[in-house]
Amino acid sequence: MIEAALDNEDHNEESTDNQIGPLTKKGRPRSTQSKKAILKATNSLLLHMTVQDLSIEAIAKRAKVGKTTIYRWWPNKTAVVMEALISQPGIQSPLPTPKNNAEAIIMQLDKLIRLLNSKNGETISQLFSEAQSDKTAHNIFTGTFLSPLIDAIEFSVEQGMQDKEFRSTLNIKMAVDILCGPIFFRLMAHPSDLDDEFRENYPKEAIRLISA
Amino acid sequence: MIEAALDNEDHNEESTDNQIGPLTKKGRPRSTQSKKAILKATNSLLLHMTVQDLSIEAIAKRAKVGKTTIYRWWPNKTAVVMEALISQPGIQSPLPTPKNNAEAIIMQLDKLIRLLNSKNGETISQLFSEAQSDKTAHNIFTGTFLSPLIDAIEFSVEQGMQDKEFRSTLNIKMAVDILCGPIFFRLMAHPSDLDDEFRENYPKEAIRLISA
Amino acid sequence: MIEAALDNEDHNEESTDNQIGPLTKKGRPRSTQSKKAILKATNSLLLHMTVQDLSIEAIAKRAKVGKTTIYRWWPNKTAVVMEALISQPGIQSPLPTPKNNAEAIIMQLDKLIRLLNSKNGETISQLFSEAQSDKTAHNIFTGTFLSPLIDAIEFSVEQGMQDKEFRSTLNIKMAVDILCGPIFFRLMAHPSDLDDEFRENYPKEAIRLISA
Amino acid sequence: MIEAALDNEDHNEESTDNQIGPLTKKGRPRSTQSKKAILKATNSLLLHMTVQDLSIEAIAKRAKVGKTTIYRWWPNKTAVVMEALISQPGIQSPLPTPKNNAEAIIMQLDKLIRLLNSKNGETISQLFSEAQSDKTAHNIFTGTFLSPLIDAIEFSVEQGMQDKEFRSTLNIKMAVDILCGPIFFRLMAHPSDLDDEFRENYPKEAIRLISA
DNA sequence: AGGTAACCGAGACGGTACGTCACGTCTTTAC
DNA sequence: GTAAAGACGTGACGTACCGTCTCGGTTACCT
Repeated sequence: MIEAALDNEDHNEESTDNQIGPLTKKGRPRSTQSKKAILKATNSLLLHMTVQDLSIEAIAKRAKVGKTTIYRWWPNKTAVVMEALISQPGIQSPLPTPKNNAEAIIMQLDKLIRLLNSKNGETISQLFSEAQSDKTAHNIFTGTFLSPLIDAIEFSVEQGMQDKEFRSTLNIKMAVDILCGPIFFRLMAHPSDLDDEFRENYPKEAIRLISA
Repeated sequence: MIEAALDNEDHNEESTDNQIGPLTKKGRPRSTQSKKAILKATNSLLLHMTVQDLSIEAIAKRAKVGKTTIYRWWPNKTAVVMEALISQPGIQSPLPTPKNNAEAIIMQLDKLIRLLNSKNGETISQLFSEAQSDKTAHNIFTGTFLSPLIDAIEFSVEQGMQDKEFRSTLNIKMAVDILCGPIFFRLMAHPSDLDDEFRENYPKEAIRLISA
Repeated sequence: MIEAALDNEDHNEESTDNQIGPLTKKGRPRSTQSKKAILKATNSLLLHMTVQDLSIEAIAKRAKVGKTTIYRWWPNKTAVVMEALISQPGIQSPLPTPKNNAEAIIMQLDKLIRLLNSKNGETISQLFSEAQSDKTAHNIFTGTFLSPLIDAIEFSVEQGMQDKEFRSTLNIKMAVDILCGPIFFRLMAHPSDLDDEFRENYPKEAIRLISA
Repeated sequence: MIEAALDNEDHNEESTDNQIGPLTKKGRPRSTQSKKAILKATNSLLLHMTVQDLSIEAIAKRAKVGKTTIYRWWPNKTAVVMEALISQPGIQSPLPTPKNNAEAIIMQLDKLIRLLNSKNGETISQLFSEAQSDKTAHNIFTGTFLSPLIDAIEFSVEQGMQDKEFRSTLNIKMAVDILCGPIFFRLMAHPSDLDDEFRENYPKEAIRLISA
């Protein structure tokens, strides 16, 4: 569900050849090395501090990179952190094909809880937080993380209602809130309870809440 | 549900008489005027900016108060904002006595949504956010706002389970997450949908989720 | 030479009783204990820090005295320090009667160097310093310390000129500068050289400078 | 006598050319404009207030410069003031070649008195004062102002002793104290007497004190 | 093969806010 | 009416980052 985004201008980074037309930009291409160093530095700093405590200057220093290089490519801290998060290996694992919509949702929720129940969960909750007061941070977080997630759930719910798996009286948006809300609430209100037990029980319980 | 907290040393501020023992403190008593000015300034500044953008210096300036006076009485911005929020008239309105536990929960959720569906909701979501990265902010927010709320809901759920109003298979913590989570998720993910319609529909729907 | 001053309103300090007539002042008499504590605290704090670093708050705290009590009796830090300095036992030792003006000056310079070549010397140089930028500090320092010293030297120089011990072409003020200047310059420019050797040699050398 | 110092890293500020090797510094070069503005602001503020009353914030404000820019280049107020003082035009005027050591000293003392008998004199006495309690201020003041002065005088005295102009019994350090002490003592104890008359008479008198 | 445009690092720039400290004054109760 | 305690508004401290800027120097495309 997170697989979708963060593909703004990063497409042809490594493609130093295979360009034919005159469309290639002039000038020195951006340094892949720098980008990697920045994302790596960000990730490792986030192991020791919160998103709010993280500073662009610290990232630049650790990545041995000029501050300007960061600002050239990302509008703000949130964007860097978001991409650093996504860039981690293992985040975008595909889901196996489910046999019905209930199972699809269960798998999605399970995956979400797995993601949040880790160091990344902390970072995500902090990004979610930053998004509350910073408009562009909100857009980045929503576009990159939240919307893909919600869309995926909405789709399954809608399908499930058509297939009579779920209650026909459901309001779709509210259904999404009911499915996802408890997970995020637990993440933010008592994250230590976002454990394996919760991951095993909650998704099934969640389905029960919306089942026909 | 929020009525409980923030009563540290504010009890006998105005009580210049009715003291009997030698327990009265020495030294100049703290200025009630200053305190009020600080909280008022905080509230009015929050109408125009987010909690993160709010600075202690701005509060001090607007309240015509020394910065030190603020730091003397509150450990940080979060604490000031939290108390400013609570101090607002009409926040601590008592609930009418419900005729059963379902109704009690409905009234509590309705009140919560009313609270969050306002300028205060924005502030609260920002405080909740700040609590994600700042340990002491977390303690203040939890102790002042979240715990009283959760305790009240937990109590009603527990009673309702004993009275067979709700499913006996419920895990209480998860029940609280299921009841409250969707509200907070909507607050943070798509706050514009936290409207009157939601307030009228969600609480009843929430009860259905946990009913026997 | 320092014996003269600091006798403003300290006369009947200990007289809490033995007052008969209606002349006794109303109200609680000033606490001798507090005064002693303040001066003692000041002196002991000055062993560990400079006059500039010394704060009224620190004195009050160490003397277990209200800040107001200090401000009631001294106009500023300099006055407190000055009195604390003077109050030290052994500062006001009288000089033996000299057999001529040269010897008188020698004894005075010797005493001055002795005074400055000690922890007190540091304090005095700092007071002298404070007097450079603070007008009231200047008055206190001059009136309490500098004027008595200069007056005494001037007197001896004047006498010595009349007695033909010293050059008749001398300008008295300049003579005082010539006698005292080198000592204070050494105090402030290279205090570590203000040692016993200097004390033994300088006064005699100084006399040679102004002798007939 | 003051011409020597304050040449830390200010040499090749404007020299954008004539660099050969790879020794040129990285990063944005410091703004000469800012430096000038800071020194100018300092000097003009010192016309209205003492060194102690002068604040870094006031300098920054008047120079329309960030406080950090000041702290980046000077460790403290003393250093800024010292350089502002030195940077004044006319301070570093060279002396005409003297025909003997006595004349050299007279010219040096005359120049010193001229310098101290002005608004700058007040500032210098305040810097000298600050140096009494602050170790780094002491180092700055000594290195920039006092040592060059003392060295120059010492040199002339030494030469004069070899040339039999001055008494051979002189201790050099004491001779410097005798020559300079009275000037500084007058500056600090009764600065209003540091006038033209003193400037005309004292240097000759001083030479008499150490002459053979 | 050059030119040149866009990149890079380093780091200075003017700012804002931080949290702390001491100031000198004010306002209590206790003696 | 002094003493203690301690809160008050003020204002400067020195630090941390912000986001922008200006350097010298480096690629790598496009004539």
